[in-house]
Amino acid sequence: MGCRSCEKPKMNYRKGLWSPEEDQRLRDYILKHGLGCWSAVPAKAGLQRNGKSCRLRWINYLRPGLKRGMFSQEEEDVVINLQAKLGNKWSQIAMHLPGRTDNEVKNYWNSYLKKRVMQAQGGANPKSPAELTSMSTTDPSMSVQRHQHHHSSGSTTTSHDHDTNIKTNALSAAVPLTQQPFDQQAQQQSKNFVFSDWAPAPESYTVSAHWPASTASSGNVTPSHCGGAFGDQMSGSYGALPPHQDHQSSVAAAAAAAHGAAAGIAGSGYFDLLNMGDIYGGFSSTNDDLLF
DNA sequence: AACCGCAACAACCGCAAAGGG
DNA sequence: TCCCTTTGCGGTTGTTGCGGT
Repeated sequence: MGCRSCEKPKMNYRKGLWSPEEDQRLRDYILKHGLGCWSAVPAKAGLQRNGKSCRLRWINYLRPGLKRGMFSQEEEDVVINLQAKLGNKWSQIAMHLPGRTDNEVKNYWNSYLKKRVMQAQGGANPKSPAELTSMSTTDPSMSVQRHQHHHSSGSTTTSHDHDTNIKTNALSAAVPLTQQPFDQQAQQQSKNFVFSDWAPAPESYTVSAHWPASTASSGNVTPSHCGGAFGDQMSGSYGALPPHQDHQSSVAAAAAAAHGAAAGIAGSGYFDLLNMGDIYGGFSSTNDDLLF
């Protein structure tokens, strides 16, 4: 695991929020060279950050395949159930939530779900996870009160979006996502599956418990030199962009299209993360000499 | 209009595990 | 086997924006 060839110049690392320029540098570097030794990334990408910070930024914000925006009812239920079952094993919980990072799950739990669960348990009869789940999908008051301030900063959804989500979530609670009518799915997914601003938003995204075990969690984007290809972490089925994708999806697609380095990510309207993996795998297999 | 409190999210910190020399 | 470095994870803190007063 050690990477002694990575020179580590002593420097005062920048802290705090990332600027768009820094994001761009990191994104460009990883698109060009693939994932490698994080400690070497800042110097090579021209960033005054430490490797750890770069890694976090990539995993939690820049990595393709990330969902942004509201947690769906299903996701919420998964978090509640798994938290009850596993405890605060956020990385493991995140594995069951495609496109969510452990940090996101953790934040969501700490800022919202925990209170709700405690509130529920504070009642006469502490509720089992199953009861909590059922409560979460059936109690309108619980849904309506949630997230009155949600996504106040740097986020892609608004309280209006949230209202929409509440409505669609009520529907999705009754009908499995995959069985919903196309329009309904598209509407819901176009709200919930908002990718990073540079990656296209998929329309058809397989939500299942079979997301690769090494996928959703932050840490599992294995550096190529450690035997894994980036694409291994990014599987899932994607279809054409919806005919009525929301503004954000359009922007995302446009951004991706503008981002030629993403080599075929956009343009066709299809986005297959396995192919994405091929892309990254290709980077790693051919550019290891650049990494080290 | 200014201030304050709260909520949500981003990012940092510290520790432990993993792996190479 | 030990040491050192990197990575991964979870807890915590910092920042930002909104709503209420």
